[in-house]
Formats: sequence, structure tokens, C-alpha cells
Amino acid sequence: MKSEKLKIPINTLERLVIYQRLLRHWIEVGTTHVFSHQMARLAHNSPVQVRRDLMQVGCSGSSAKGYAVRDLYDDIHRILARDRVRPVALAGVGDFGRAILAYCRMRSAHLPIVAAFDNDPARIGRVIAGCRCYDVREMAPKIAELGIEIGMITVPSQAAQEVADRMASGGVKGILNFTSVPLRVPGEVEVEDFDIGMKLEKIAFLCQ
Amino acid sequence: MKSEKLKIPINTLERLVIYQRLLRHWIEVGTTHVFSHQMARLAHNSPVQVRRDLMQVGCSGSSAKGYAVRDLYDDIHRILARDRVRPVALAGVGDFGRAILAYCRMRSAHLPIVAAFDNDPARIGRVIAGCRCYDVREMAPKIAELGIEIGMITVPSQAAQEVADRMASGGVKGILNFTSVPLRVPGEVEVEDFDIGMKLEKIAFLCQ
DNA sequence: CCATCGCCGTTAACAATTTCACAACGTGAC
DNA sequence: GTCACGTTGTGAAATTGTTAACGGCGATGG
Repeated sequence: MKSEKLKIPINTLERLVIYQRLLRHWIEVGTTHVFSHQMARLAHNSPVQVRRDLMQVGCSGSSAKGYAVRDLYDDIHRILARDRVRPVALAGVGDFGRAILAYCRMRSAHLPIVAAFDNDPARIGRVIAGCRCYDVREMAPKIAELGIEIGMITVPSQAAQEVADRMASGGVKGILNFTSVPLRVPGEVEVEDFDIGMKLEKIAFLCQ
Repeated sequence: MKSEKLKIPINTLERLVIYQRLLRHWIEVGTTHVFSHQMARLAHNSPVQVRRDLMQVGCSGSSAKGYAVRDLYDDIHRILARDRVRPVALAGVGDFGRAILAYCRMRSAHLPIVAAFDNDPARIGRVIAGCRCYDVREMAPKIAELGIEIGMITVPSQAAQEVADRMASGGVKGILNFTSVPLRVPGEVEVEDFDIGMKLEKIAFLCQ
């Protein structure tokens, strides 16, 4: 399966990640083949959608057995990761930050959190959930030094913009923003907002 | 603005929530009017899109001053909330759960978290971040008793499905799933997955 | 008072995404 | 062998979402 120069629609991309998660589960359970309708049921979408997505990225199955779990997982992983490790930084080691650090330890290794930052002296210098915590003021040079490409922001709202500025000046390419503050960043930096409030409102609206 | 019988596309809905968040910020800052292009810049989309979204839900502004912040906020709020309070429950008071409890305390009151659940005796019976914590085994009756319509799941992965079952049997209409486990629920229950891993992969892909 | 300007509201064109419909294919039953 | 079945892969249609284009209106400044 060619993973080169594929223009993957944003929606398809999101679903691929979901499929990957499902596949990981099947690998653990020992399932070797799955049908599109099985994936669809767990991914909350339709079999055709699944087939179309997989077709779009060049994966194929057999009409008799469905898709080979292991192969499919590897293909998707290759597409998403492109065989590169991309170090991640996390700013703000509160409840949220700690939860994320813990969560990410269990994940596949191509997006490792290699540094945490905080402004609380009680945290600076310690290793939290397997990750060293630095002073937030060292952020820009550390990001450059460690080749960090992606930053996650889990600081209190008031500090969010300042932290984003530091990340941007350190040279990150993308920011995952967990605060509800709309960030202003240089044009070349991608921002993805991760807003609990939004999802809550969304599901409240959908199921009323 | 009539909030009745509007069929709002899912994408528009998501953007409305974003606009609402921006507006709340402007209210705090004391801004009374905004232009579509200002909203667009912070919402990471185009002025036309903003105007179209607002038109779609029947909000209007003036060409001279733009949109009245307060009115717009109220309109959007009315559309999203429909003048109903919809109690929410949270299962799993770990780091993640606590962070969410704290976060939601500051939010508008139509989606209040009225109960938390856990299986840790050290937490059961206590009030955490302003929210009473019950035994997870009481969940179904409590949900019915308190009229809870929406559940959030922040328990460890292994427990996710069991908790989802309890919620469904208690009669929730929607579930926000923070675990990376694909949930199986009765067809009438809406599930929204909130997956950090997915967002991380997405932004990693986008900014490479 | 009139000209100009910037922005809103709306329709129409355009692009994307999803769904439909069905051919092709492998498998298992008989 | 061959028939029936269930699944994949995919063009085409339908739906949905986005962008472009433009008339209109109120404000502002001569």
C-alpha cells in the first residue's frame, strides 16, 4: 500500500485514527480478520464509509475474509506516522496534564511526550508520570533542543496565550489546545482545539 | 430569533459552540459589538462562513456595528440550550474526572454535573470539586432519580463498557466517552468519543 | 445632502463527502 | 461443478458543506 503523496480528507483522517484504535483492540484479542460492517458498528458509521475510507488510502481486503487486522493496522499506522517519531511537549502539569501524561505513556511510540513544563517550583525538576518537568521559562530553548514539533497546552486559561507564544517561538509546528481560550499564533502553526464544553454542548443538542 | 424546529447541520452546530465561547470572552472584556471577520479570525474560519452560520440560525447584525455581542450570545445560548437544564453525570473521579469537574463548574448552568460516581471507597460519599460522589453500583437508580440525561465516562479502559451499560440502563440519552474503548450501547443512546490520541494523531498529520 | 465605504444577508455556483447500486469475486453446500 | 450467499471495490447520484458574488443599508465625511 502506497503511503506516499496521499491527499487524505480531514474527515477520513479522523476516522482512520478510530479504525486504528479498533484494530489495536482486535490485535490484542487475537482476531485476525474483520468485515467492514464490524468496524462500522464500533466506529459508529456505515460499512460503505469504512470501505471507502480504506480504499482511499489504498488498503484492501478480501471478499471472503474481510480485512486482515494486522496488515490493516500496519498500513494505517504507516500512513499516520510516516515512519517518523515526532516529539511532543506538554505545558501545565495539573490534573489534566497528569491525566494526559499517564494516558500517553500507553500509546504507540511515534508521538512521545518528551518534556513537561510548569511554573510551579514544586513540580519543576521532578519526574511526573515518567516525564521530566521543566520551568516554563525554559520552554523555547528546550523545544528547539529536543526537536519538539507538537505542543499540548493544559495550563489555566489566563496563561494559555503566553504559553502558546513560547511554544511558537520555540518552533513547534502544531498545538493541541485544551483550554477554552482562542489562541493567536503565527500562520504556519496549526492549532487544534480540544474543547470539552463543545463536545458536551454537541451531544446535548444531538440527543435532545 | 426563533429557536424552534431548526435543523442545524452538525458542522454548523460545532461552530456555533465556538462562537458562543468567543462571545462569552467578549462579554467579559466588555466589547459590545463584533464584526464577522473578527469572529472568523479567532474561530479559524472565514467571515462568510460566520455570517452564513449566523444567518442559518436566524441571528442578524447591523452592517455598521456588526453583531451585538450580548444578543448574539443569548440567541446562540437559547438555540443550544433550548431553555432546558439537562443534568449530567460523571463516572470516574481520577485526574481526568477531577479536571473535568473543576472545568465544568465555571460553565453555563444548563449542563450541570449533578453527580459523580466511582468505585473507590475513599471517594464514595465525599464531595469533590463541588460534586457529590456516589458508589458506581448505585448509578442506574441515581440517574433515574436525578433525571440525568447525559453521562461522561472517565474511568480506566477496562471499566468503560460496564459503566456505559449502567448508564444506558439508567436511561441516559447521550454519553461522552473519554476512554479509548469503543462502546457498545443501545441504538437510541448517542455516543460521542473524545479521544486525545485521535486529536494528537490528527494534528501530527496536519503539520508534518 | 450626496458620495463613498465597509459590512451584512442572500442566492447561486461550486466543491466535498456520503450514500446508493451493482459488478466481481471467493467460499461453502450439495 | 455450479449455485447461492455475503462481501469487497467503485462509478454515479445525492446530499451536504463551502466559497463567490452582489444588492442593500447605515455610517461617515465632506
